[in-house]
Amino acid sequence: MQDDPRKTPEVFVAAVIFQLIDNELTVLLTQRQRDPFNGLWALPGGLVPLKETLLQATTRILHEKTAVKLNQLGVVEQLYTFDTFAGNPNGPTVSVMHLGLGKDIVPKATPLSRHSQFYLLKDVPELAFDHSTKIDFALQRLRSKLSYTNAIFALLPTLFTMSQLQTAYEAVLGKKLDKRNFRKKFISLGLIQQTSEYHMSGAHRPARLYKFNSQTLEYLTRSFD
Amino acid sequence: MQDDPRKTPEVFVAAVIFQLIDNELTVLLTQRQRDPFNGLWALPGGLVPLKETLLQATTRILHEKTAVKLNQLGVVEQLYTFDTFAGNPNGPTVSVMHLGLGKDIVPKATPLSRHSQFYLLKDVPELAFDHSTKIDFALQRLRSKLSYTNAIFALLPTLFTMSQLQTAYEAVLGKKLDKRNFRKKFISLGLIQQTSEYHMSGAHRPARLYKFNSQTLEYLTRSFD
DNA sequence: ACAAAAGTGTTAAGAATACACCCATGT
DNA sequence: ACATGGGTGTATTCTTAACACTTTTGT
Repeated sequence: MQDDPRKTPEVFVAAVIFQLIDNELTVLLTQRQRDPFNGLWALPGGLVPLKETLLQATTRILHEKTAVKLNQLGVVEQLYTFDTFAGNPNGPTVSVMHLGLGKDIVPKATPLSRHSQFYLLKDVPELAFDHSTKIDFALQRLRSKLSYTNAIFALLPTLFTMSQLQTAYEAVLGKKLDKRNFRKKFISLGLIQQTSEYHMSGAHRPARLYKFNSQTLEYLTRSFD
Repeated sequence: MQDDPRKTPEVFVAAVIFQLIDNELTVLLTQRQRDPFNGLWALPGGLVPLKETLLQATTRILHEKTAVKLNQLGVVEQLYTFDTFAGNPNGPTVSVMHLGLGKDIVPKATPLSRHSQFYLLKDVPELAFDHSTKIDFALQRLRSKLSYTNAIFALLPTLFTMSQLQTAYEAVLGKKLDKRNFRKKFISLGLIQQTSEYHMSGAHRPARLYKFNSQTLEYLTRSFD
């Protein structure tokens, strides 16, 4: 570490991956297997080698540490580039973070990580570096993203009920919404369409299933919320 | 360049600095003094050394190349981190770009640049790398920023008329706005206040001067445009 | 008196909010 | 028959959009 041949800071990537589990927002964490912070939980990330782009490195490292494939996510976007991890003894670093949204993701332990799993936001344990701050930052971004894009599609199944949609919004925004107004407004945005199918679940009226017109990120003209 | 001791891509910074000149939006460019693209115009930027943060490096390099001080700008924010400059023969690089807004900025030639000057957006010459794309990207960001913050303050003098304010919006958004609706709406946002002063200029009624309540970035609850 | 930009108000359409009851099903 | 979540409409307020004439000054 002395006699460092580098001329420029080391470049890291990391990712904040969200998904819904039981209508609650969760974030993907992995348990570190090396110092610094050996044994602590952290966002999946690592050093970018010379021959990869940022997105390639993020994809590879995410897979190596959590067995999650970046391209199975519905939305991936660059979040922010942070300076020096607090507490990193190896001098300055630059960390390019991405934000990802997905569903039905099952992380696994890998040779490079002890465990990987999604944690409810409210149950996130003590994290390495200042990754808690980064998760908050990502959540803020996600919240604003929901207001001017259809990004919520990435968190929902292909067919979903209005209640699921509303609950997803509530989970991300962290507040309750009015059922009638929500439906009226969301339908008027023209992002979704009815299907002829129904979801039967339990002792109550079956719920109509809807689907998004587009499974890629679209920008709204009128903003939501 | 062969036998490269680096393990991770080189980190560059660059900045897209906008200001208004004669009610038109302009961008700060500098003429390159080295290969690649020796002699072509480009956004001011350079390599980040080991001992500086991204913002420190941006500040220093901007000053070295254009004599502009980053901290004399009203708004500075990270724009995006781009992979590899197209055409850079030195292998992969990462370029962290910032967006800056200012007024009354006078760039100068320096030992590290032939010239530096603000160009009207429509007169931007052929640029090194793909810096044209980056300017477009920055302009998009600026446009959306105007809709949910008071960022326009950074482009205007401390005291300004409603016409100046509206013209500034029009210059950035690239479209005409209705005078009465603009004033009504902007005043209702509560960002500015009247002063008791007037701006006299030419053969017409003097214009009342206004000022911003805050000279730092504020986020609106209601969005503009 | 004229030219030039500053300043001002109303109406109509659309969007947001608040709010309570009936419906279809399983047990 | 009851418990459960699904589904629906109206009235009020606020916001947006369209639109034209008078005011004040300098020459």
